[in-house]
Amino acid sequence: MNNHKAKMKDVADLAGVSIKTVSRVLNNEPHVQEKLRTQVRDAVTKLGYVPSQSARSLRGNKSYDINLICHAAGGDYISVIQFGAVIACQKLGYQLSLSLLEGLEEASFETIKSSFEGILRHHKPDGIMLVAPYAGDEKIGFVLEELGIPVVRIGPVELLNQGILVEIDDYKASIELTQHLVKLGHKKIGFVRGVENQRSTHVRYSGFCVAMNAAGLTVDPDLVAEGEFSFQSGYDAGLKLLVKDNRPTAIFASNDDMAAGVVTAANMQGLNVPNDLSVVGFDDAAVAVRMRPELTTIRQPLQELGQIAIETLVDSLTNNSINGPQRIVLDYEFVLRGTTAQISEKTITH
Amino acid sequence: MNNHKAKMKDVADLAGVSIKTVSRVLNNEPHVQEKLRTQVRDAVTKLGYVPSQSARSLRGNKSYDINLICHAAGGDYISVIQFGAVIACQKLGYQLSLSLLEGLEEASFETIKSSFEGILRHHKPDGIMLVAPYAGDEKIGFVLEELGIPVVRIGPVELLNQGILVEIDDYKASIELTQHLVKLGHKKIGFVRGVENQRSTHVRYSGFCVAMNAAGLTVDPDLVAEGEFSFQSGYDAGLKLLVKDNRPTAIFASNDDMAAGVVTAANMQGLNVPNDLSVVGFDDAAVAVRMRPELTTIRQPLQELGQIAIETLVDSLTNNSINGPQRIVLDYEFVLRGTTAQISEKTITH
DNA sequence: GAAAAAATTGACAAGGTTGTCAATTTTGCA
DNA sequence: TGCAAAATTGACAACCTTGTCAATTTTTTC
Repeated sequence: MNNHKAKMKDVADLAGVSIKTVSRVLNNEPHVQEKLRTQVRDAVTKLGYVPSQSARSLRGNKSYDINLICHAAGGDYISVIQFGAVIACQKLGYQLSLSLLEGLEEASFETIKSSFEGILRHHKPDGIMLVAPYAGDEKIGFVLEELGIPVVRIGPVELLNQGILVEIDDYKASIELTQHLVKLGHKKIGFVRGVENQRSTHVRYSGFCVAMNAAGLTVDPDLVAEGEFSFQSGYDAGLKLLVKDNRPTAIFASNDDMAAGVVTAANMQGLNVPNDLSVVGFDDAAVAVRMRPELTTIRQPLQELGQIAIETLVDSLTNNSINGPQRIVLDYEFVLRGTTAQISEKTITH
Repeated sequence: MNNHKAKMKDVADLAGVSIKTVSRVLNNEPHVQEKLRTQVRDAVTKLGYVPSQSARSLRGNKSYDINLICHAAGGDYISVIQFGAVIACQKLGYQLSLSLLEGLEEASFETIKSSFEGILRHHKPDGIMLVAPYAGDEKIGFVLEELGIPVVRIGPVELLNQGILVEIDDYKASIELTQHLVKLGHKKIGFVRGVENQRSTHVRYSGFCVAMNAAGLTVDPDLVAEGEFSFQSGYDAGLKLLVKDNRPTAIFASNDDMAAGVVTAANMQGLNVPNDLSVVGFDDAAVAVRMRPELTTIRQPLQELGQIAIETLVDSLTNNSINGPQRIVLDYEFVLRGTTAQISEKTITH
């Protein structure tokens, strides 16, 4: 085995063609005889040739790199998306890199812009992937458009003029979750909202309201609590809702962390879940199966979201076909576990 | 503002020197007059010049990229380390990229080697960062040594002949945790072990045993359960330990997920934590503050571990000073929360 | 004060790929 | 059959940086 790394010239010599022809074959360009194509491919295999990314980058002004923007409060949700993204990148010959950007939620356009310029200073990715809480930020969208970097965003966010959006139908899922509780006989259903400036908060809540009304039930404002997607905020909200005289018999928490908080709060109040209180969450996060009973929730196909996001982005990069906005909606899954049950007579008459 | 991106030639022209001199200034090489240095730096600033990574990579055969090897079962633990690593990379002008490698725990040398070659096919990082469960794998260490890639590993693993290791003193921390339980009056202390082929399992257990013996207590084999670092395994282990006639009054779980499982199991058995049972974990993972009461545990400075790991690795890359092995030990923190309490008379006499 | 050593500076090539353009061959069509 | 158009192929430049080496100037040493 040669110990020097094969380059295009070596492949060309072995195949008896010019390096340009090798380049053509490697990039699936037209205008090469089938016979030569085979010769080149054989030579590539024989030499174990791998193109130099540096040289490609330098020549083509591409980095073959997708950058995922992280946020301190990422947690569980992002790591699974990231997982799917890595898989897709690996498959497509791209690289997934990470950047950290904090505190841009309330930042000015200029601040955001210079933050991104700082990030992109050394390594310029071919595309950027945005997840909560940045996916929905309009200003960030504008900045990236101005910087001319293709973007894919994940989550229930506004469809901007540019870029790709991958999500599930949060609205429909919330309706399904609510209908589940209604079908179990619950009439007094509480709701725990999420962070105010995130669109999922509103989409999930409105799905809930619509489903309630459709079932002939009213949403009692007293049974709606604010939260911020954290365990602690769910715990607090649960406590607040459950000490009331007319406490709800079921609670819809806008995500799993808060649902876990609600269940814990219920337990502290001496209530049994699901006998005294049914609880549903949203996401199917790690915590959903780290509690007893396990949580009834909506499974977001996070890994798949990450994977499809990258695939779509890379595709748009390669064929540079899509310029306008594009929206992709994946299926969610209703996961029935132990935190929801038929309402008991005792609870009703209480 | 010029709309074409400034390159070295532009800086050289503006500063009135050759491009080589610009290169020297940028790379802090000697043999340049201070006056010219200043001129060059001014020109760089004025033009907003940023070196092309592609060109540097091509010429210097460096990628300015550190690759973090991920595993499906990463979870919470890794994401915080990753967080610290990104911060450090950003600071040092490096990029943190992600790769996915699964099922290499029991793989052969050849399988491991070809997996890594696949990963490194397109993008060759200047260094690799390894965390559990791969950090401790000797075969992986050998493969990377053979491939000639510098490595930094995180966790309580063997010090190999090569590379950098960053960790906390698991042994000492386990002793401290055990002493805490002993001081609270506990004598019958159970232990939940982790995955067999991970060194932390053994280090933590031996710390526990040593501390028990030092306190004049014996480790009852009946009170030692196997686990695998997951919530479910902790739950199962808890159930197994707590149904016994002579159940322990305290349990040391080798990580937080399992500790949470133990607490949940205790609750299912009608036991109150910490009144009837004290529980300690290890890591200070997200779950530690997502339960009630919150978990007494050892805080690993995960973010700092990731940060220092990168800094040390990059330093060794730059000064290519260190060839032999290097070990760095960071301080942990004992975190007293609500799952541990003085043993109650009732419990003792039980 | 002169030779030797060190410092300073720049011209040029190399690193591996792809775009441009021109040369040659094949195909299509009248 | 003959000419235009299309397909095929390769030579060469360009992408931007850094290493090598040589030319020139300054400093050191005896």
